[in-house]
Amino acid sequence: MKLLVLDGNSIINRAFYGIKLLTTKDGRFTNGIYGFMTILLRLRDECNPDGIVVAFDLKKPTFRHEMYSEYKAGRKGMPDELAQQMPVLKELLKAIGCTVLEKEGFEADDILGTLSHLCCEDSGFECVIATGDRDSLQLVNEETTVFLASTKMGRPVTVHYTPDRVLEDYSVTPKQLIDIKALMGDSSDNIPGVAGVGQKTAIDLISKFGNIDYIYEHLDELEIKSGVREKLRNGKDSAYLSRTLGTICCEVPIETDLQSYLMKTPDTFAATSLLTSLEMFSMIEKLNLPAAEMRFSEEEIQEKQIALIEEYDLDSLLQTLKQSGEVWFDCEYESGYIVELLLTVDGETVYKTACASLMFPTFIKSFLEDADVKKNVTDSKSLYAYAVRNGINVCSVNNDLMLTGYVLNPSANSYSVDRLAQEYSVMLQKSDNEKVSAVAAMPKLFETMLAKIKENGQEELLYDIEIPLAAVLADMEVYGFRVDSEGIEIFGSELEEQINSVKESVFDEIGFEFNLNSPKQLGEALFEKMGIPAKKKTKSGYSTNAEVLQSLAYDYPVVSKILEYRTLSKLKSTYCDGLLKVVLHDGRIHSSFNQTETRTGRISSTEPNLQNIPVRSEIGSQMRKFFKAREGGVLVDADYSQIELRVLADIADDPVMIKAFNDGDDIHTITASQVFSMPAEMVTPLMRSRAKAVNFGIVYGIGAFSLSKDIGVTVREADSYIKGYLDHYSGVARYMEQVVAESKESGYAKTTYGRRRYLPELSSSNGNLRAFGERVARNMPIQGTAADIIKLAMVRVHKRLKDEGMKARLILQVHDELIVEAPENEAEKAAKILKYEMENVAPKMKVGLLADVGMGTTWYEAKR
DNA sequence: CCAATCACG
DNA sequence: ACGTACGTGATTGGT
Repeated sequence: MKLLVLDGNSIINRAFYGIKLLTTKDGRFTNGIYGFMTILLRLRDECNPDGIVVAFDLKKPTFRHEMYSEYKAGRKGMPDELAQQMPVLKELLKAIGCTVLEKEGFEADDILGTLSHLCCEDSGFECVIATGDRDSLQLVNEETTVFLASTKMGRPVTVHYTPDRVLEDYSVTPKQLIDIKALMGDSSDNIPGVAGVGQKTAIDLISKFGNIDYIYEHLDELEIKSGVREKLRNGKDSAYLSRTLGTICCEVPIETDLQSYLMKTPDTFAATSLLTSLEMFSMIEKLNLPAAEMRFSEEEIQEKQIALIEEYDLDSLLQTLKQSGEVWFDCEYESGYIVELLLTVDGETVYKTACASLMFPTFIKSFLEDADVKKNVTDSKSLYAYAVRNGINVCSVNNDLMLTGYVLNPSANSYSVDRLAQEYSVMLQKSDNEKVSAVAAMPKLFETMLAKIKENGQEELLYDIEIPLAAVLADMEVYGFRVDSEGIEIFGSELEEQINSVKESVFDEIGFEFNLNSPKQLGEALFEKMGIPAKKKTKSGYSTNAEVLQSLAYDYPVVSKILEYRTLSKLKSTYCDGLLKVVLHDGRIHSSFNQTETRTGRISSTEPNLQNIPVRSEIGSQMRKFFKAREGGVLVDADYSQIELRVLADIADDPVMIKAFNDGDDIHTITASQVFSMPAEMVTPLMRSRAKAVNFGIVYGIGAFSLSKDIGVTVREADSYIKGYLDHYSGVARYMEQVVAESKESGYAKTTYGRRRYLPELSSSNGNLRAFGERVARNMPIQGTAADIIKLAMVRVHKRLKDEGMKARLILQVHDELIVEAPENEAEKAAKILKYEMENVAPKMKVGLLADVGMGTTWYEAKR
């Protein structure tokens, strides 16, 4: 029999500090529990125990202990975020059949010791101790292994300590570790040891003489340096006290019948409910707990049975759909076909077809095109993309589950049916096929989630913005963006030549070769071998980022070359090589636009990311010359001017800023004139650029330090800029305070269109984290409202182009910029439509929106 | 698989 | 005393 015994406090501490703060939607912290369970699962798989015991500290506040715990608290008190997780973890552990042990007046250590002791006495048991505390190594013996978690080079490692391994690492037996500590002490445990004796001396003495009793009995006879002998003599009492303090107590009064520590039958109901409320859905699977329906009572489960129909008459099914008027379904796509289709009209009967679009192309088409059947799907963008590719005109898409989930909470990491079902407590019926259960649950799930949407006042956001946008994005993905592959290839080889020559001259000057792409090797070369003074460090060495290198470039010309190398190789690898890899046979790049990725409401672009094509540098912007309109076509590019600041002026209701925009003033110049208290005519370019940085800073939530770094002035000066700014833009000043207060109150930040982002950070007791939450609370309404606005504009533009029967198509969005590809003869009209729809999409705003439109055959030309 | 870096708004 | 601006994605090296 094997017992796995964990030091609960030690492990949850490691977990807590090792994982970024995770919370549930309503703001309960869960990262300690999550990390603990991950470690527990790994340990369980590794040693396959018959019983798991988790020990926790529970010290009686005696006088001695009070001093002790204060000392520890001063060192690193348990923050509230962790403390509140402890009782939940204990409950969870009990629910899955582990034994939780805690005893007043004893530390977890002592319980580990006692259990290990009991295992030694009972020949039928062995013991594995898991902890992050080296102290426990004294418990290692033939029956007891200690799994010691530690961090090596920033990565978590677990070392398995057997007596041999202890001997190897410390040259002594486990028991002798106690005496070593008695001599050297341990500041973190408040163990004094012998003054002046460190680890080296202590190990030396104990490995030679065995223990402190022997040393003190023969102190004068032993071969010890006289200095050390004196120190030992003076520290005798302290040594013995330290040994007592450092010895783990193995006689904690706990149940001695080891059989009672074997795995109990898990309370699956309690465990799944707990994990569900913690939103740890993956953990339910990892723990092999029966599926989610266990959370519901027997009657509830028995109530309905899903009828699975795999063979049916297509015409009568079509009739059924028509009669019902509404259907919920999910498709699986593979290389352009629907390979599986599952649908239901009532949540009770599921129709399932394999190879759906291959076997029944006409059925699929007429089903999707039937306007009388309202369609509720999991992911409408995929459906639209499939339909567009196959010449199907999908009608009556009523709802989209992923988007509904995203609108309810944009911070979730999955919007799959089962996650949503768990999150919104909708029962999944048992069935052989998980997808069948998922589809059967869709009607009820939609009902639950849509009630929330309504409650939150998010109908407009969902129905007028996100759902229609999915169709637009699908079109954009399918349509793609034409690129000049040959041009990119030539540009790439030119870059390659330059890269090689820059690289050579760098190596020439440094005097040896290394991998110039490796920040680690570069840091060593610059700051160690060449002796350049390092400015900043990262976790794993010297920082070599552009900011640091730029500051060194003047004194060390070779550094400029390295910067040049970085610029060129980034262009080559990410943009030339990267883009060429994703050009399809049609000579176009088909990026994916993710609609449920960002926490602010923006869309993101992947494979490739077309939202970060270079533009700021001269050399980088060349890249945009390879993004072209098709033959006989033009690119029409429209970008919002200062949309985020306009949104800020509007939601902050700041009269000065509103007036500046509505008068058509240059906002950065006006800001400069405000901050520097002078007429706009006297603002110099330097002042304007500083004011611009302040404007950006305000949108991001600002700090004087970062602003000073950004524009290269003292922190004092930066601070006075901010003060001046807020003095003159009083509406903005008010908004910045108010929005934080409101978000704290409600638990979320929101946009004008009702998009929410929950911010549990705001109630954190960690100052840094809370400050982050506050910056997000200030920024999200601005960035998010701007995102909502351009999304709505996209829907309008798309509709206009379609309604007017034009061939022009939206092909790309870059946060405040829209690109349309149009036949030459439609270009002017497309430009007008873009400008009109973008500028008139938010008539309620107190600040007008302005869109600048450009045209050209390449992206480079169109955006100028 | 993560950290560092750098591209964009 | 400490850390220090919002939101993304791709590439590379290194463990």
